Amino acid sequence: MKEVLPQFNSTFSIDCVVFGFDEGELKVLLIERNEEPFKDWCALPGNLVRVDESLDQSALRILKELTGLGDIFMEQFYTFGNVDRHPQGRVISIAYYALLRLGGDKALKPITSYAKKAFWKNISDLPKLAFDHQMIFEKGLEKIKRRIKHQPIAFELLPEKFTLTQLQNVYELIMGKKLDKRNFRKKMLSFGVLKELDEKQKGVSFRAATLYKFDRRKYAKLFGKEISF
Amino acid sequence: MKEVLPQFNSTFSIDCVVFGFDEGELKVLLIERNEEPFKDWCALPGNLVRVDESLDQSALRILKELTGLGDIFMEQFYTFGNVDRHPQGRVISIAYYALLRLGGDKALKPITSYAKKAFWKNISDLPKLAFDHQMIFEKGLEKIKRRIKHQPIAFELLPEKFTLTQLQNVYELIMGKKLDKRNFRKKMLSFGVLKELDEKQKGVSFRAATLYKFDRRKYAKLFGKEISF
DNA sequence: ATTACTTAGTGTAGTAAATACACACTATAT
DNA sequence: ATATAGTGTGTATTTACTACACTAAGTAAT
Repeated sequence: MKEVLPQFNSTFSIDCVVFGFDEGELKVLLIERNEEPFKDWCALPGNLVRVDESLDQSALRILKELTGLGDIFMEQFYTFGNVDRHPQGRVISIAYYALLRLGGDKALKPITSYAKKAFWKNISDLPKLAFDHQMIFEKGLEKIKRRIKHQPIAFELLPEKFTLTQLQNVYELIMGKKLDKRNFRKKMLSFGVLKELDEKQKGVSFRAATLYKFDRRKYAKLFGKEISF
Repeated sequence: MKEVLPQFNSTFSIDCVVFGFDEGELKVLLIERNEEPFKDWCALPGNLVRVDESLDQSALRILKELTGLGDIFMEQFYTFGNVDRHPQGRVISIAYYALLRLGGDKALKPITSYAKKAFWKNISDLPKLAFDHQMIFEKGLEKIKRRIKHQPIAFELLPEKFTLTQLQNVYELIMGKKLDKRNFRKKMLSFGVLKELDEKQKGVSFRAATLYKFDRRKYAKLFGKEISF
């Protein structure tokens, strides 16, 4: 980078709407801020983008710092750029959503200075959020609602092996409505992207359900054909 | 704005993929650059965002400067932020697509310094573009392909009064495939968002077609129900 | 007036997909 | 053995999708 463009006193940040599914609930990852502005407020995890990293890299880094996890499914969904969205200057925010397999409680480690702690919160029970993060959250939720209808993102929230009931649960939570069990199974299996395993659910006090896994290979073969819920 | 955040030698720009429909062809608006870098190259219209304008405002301004038109349908669709996408520094680009009613040749007026001229180009016959604009264009086209299936954006490309054949044409061009005339009409009319006018096409040397217009009022009433092509 | 030409406008039958709906089975816990 | 809680299955009905070909209306040329 030889020359530098005129300075506009501007910079940009990434904010992440991180969804997790656990105990039958859809949750979102929040932090409690340790810095002005909005010190002590809850917020979506986010940070400034470094000059030497791409947006995608930056989003991954931010999540890594906060959860210790890599290999997370993330996708950019909108950029928020109202002039007054940040009280200290012109900061636009590129928003990502992420889907996380929760299971066996992976420790959250907010070792970063700007966050006191990180925690999961049920999406139907959110506190007031800093900046315009309420809006960012809503737009993120809307996005995965649309996305889940046509692309197999629900699997990203589940462990590798899951039951059809768990899968249906995820769909119902994201879509915000009940689905018919028989129709759901029929349709889901008809896509041919699930592999039935020779294995049953364990540790339940009732009839154990068959486990399935998502078959990426078969999904890739679908090509243009659309999955559609 | 009191304080200013740490400087990262970064700034941001808007780039627009502007679609127009004319003489049965789908076109995109390009400029010929008059500035380094990429002087004399073709590019998508775009510019830096001013510190006192929102992203949406900025996109509208850029188009206004170039076409003299306001009241244009625009939507942000992706933000491009690879580190090396701009040879002179870290510039991320927030991309918008826009849909324009062409008709009665509205003059393009590239009165801005950075563009020598602006012109329409058929989307199947694009020259090499500056920066990563080829990628931006492709992603924009992909976006409207998806969007047209569920939302009534095709009307934005047509004059207020249009024939069903013209409408079908737009769908075919964007979707990139032929549609059956009878099925198209049946389905389109079944949504109930078109108003048949007491008026016929004029100036054609064959049987004149009935004109229709899009009825926003009826569309608003559809609410959750999805239009789907 | 006749004709040739070009696009507008229409219907149906067959197929596939979506929906609505209820009960028996199985594993565990007591 | 029995109560419990969730698993797993089939069919009939309705609705949407697809494929397909001719007549009607207006214009232009002779």
